[in-house]
Amino acid sequence: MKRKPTIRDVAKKAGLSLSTVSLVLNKKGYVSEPTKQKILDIIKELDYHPQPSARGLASKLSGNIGFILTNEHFSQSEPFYTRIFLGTELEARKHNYYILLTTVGKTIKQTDSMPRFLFDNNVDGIIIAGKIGTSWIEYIVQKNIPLVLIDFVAPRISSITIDNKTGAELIMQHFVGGGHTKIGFIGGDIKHPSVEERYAQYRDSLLNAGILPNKQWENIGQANTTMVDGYEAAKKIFSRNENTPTALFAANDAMGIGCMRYLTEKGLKVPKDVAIAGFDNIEAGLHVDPPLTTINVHREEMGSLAVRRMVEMIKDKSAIVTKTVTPVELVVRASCGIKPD
Amino acid sequence: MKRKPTIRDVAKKAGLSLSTVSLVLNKKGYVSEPTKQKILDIIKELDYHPQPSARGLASKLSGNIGFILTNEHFSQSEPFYTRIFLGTELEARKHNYYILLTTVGKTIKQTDSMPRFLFDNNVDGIIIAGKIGTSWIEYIVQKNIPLVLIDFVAPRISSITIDNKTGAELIMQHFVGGGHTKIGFIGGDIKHPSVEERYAQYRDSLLNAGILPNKQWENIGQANTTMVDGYEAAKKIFSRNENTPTALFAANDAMGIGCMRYLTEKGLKVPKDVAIAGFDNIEAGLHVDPPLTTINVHREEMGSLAVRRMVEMIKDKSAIVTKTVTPVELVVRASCGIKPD
DNA sequence: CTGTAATATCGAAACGGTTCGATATAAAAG
DNA sequence: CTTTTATATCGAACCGTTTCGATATTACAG
Repeated sequence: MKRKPTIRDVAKKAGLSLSTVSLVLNKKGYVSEPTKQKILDIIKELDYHPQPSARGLASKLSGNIGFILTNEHFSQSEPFYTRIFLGTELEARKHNYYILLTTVGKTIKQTDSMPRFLFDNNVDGIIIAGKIGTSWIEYIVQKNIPLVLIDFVAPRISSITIDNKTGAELIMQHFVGGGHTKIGFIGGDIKHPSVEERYAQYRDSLLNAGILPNKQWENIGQANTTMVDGYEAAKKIFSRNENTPTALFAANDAMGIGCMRYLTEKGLKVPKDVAIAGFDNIEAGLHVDPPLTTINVHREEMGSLAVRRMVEMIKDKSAIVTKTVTPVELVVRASCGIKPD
Repeated sequence: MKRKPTIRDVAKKAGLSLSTVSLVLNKKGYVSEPTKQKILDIIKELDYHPQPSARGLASKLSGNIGFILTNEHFSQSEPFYTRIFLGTELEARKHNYYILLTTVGKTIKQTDSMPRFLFDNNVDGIIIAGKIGTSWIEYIVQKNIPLVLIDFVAPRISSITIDNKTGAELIMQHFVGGGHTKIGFIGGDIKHPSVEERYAQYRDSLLNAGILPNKQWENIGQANTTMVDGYEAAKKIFSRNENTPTALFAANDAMGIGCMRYLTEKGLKVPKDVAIAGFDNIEAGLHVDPPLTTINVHREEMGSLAVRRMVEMIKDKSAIVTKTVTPVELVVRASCGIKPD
């Protein structure tokens, strides 16, 4: 059985030195066009692939990017964050990086087993998706590892976020344009920046439409944002009040679906009695009855943007902090009973 | 800023040679107890962590395990397979391995970008979860990379599977014990070994109970096993027949929930008019109304078993092929309207 | 005692790349 | 025509481990 070809085999076959081959491999320094082509041909012919560990040892880079998700997010918001992960993975392939996906608790605890790549020095950068305790962020920053956040922000850290303001505005315009004035908000964890922004815009839009917000129709107390939380929130709003809203803006689709479930059980018709809109455009929203009006979020793209940014930061350690906001679109479906303008 | 300590630093501080430290690190060869303890102490004191790439280069092992999912499984059956992944990740940490998660198309296509670890030689073994084209399996076997399958089987390949036979039997006993004789089966992709086994046992159990299977109540045509497929399957069975079943055994929870959705829409009551049971015990089954009776599958454990097996195979290349079957339990909830015996 | 086996430690050679400084040639500038 | 600068290639050191064979010591059987 033949052993794997090494860079030496390539160099020998090309009648050139190791260093020249290495330069071609890394697109560095000066190599004449014909030489480069010759080397490339031989690489293909021998089916040569540089060995990551040898590379890592010599270059002091691992070729890995760590991807951290909290336990909660991993289990609760699977459809949302796994999509983001998928985006990072695909993009990472293009740049010849590997993604090391791992989950952690919300905050650092000595007792937990930490992602090993943190002290193994086995990642060149870390991407964190979703809300996470600042202890983690501080820990990583202090270790001097490049960091990019997705759907979360922190001072002086590059991030990829969603244009929540526009998204919430689109939903509210849709509701108001459809004649609704009694609009409630189902929030969940208001301390999550994304939820916070959606909520802020909800109130802004109400005021802009000349409508006074009604605290009774807002639910921003829950700690989480799952379907069950949505169910419970709708229950609170509809069981405690005489005067109930005719439209509900849920901070994400999971909660929107939860609301719908509660209302249907209670015998109310969606959208006839109550219109519902969500946020995120997860698959499940398509399969409920009626299908859920929502805001499309470019999850894969967020992942790939994060990787691109990360690759830049790895190459240029002094790279500036950037805050990238990704666009959203209104997706009108039957759950609001309103035709698009 | 201090640079990371190396094995040399440890050796120097201990007044010993590199090799001795290395032996301790790898629990190999002979090292006296006091020496070992001394080295261990110094390692802790210096917070020394061996560098994976140096290790990989010298040992010709990468310290990585590849985890492959097909695109379809990744997006369709998230809650099921991400749990398995989680199990592998946690177990891998214990054994000092990293998991490289990646997705691929069902069959190998030259045009697709392949998981890079395959030709980079950057994994010591590969775990595949779910049904996948044999082209992938052949490719990996021919590359001589240790392979473990989860929830799928192939000749001469170690696998971790579910005790589908017992699971299906439990469901059927539950139905029959509750007085049902008109029991339908919602299958989806019958070519998936797990679905096939559940279906086979469904028929067996019927016969054992002296009931003649009714082809009209079986749906095993669909290509997939999503909620939508369940919905469509129920529709076929209930719209085409006069004589309809009083109980439905869905090959997984997603389809079971889909069935429930259809029946509810049609105005039938679950479990009063039709009892429904699923398989897998996914989260969502808890949150539908009524909650879904199902079979619990130990997903995390399947993942960790696969990793343990893989680690053994990596250490002992001549390890035997093993087929591990994991147990299941009946989880009785309201969707069948039957009290547990 | 002597010879062999088990235990303990070490030195040095890999492992397969990257990178820095040196050297050689060609092109551009003074 | 010399001097500088850009281009092209190379040799050798180095990255941080593992591992093999050598050596030294101790234990034990004959």
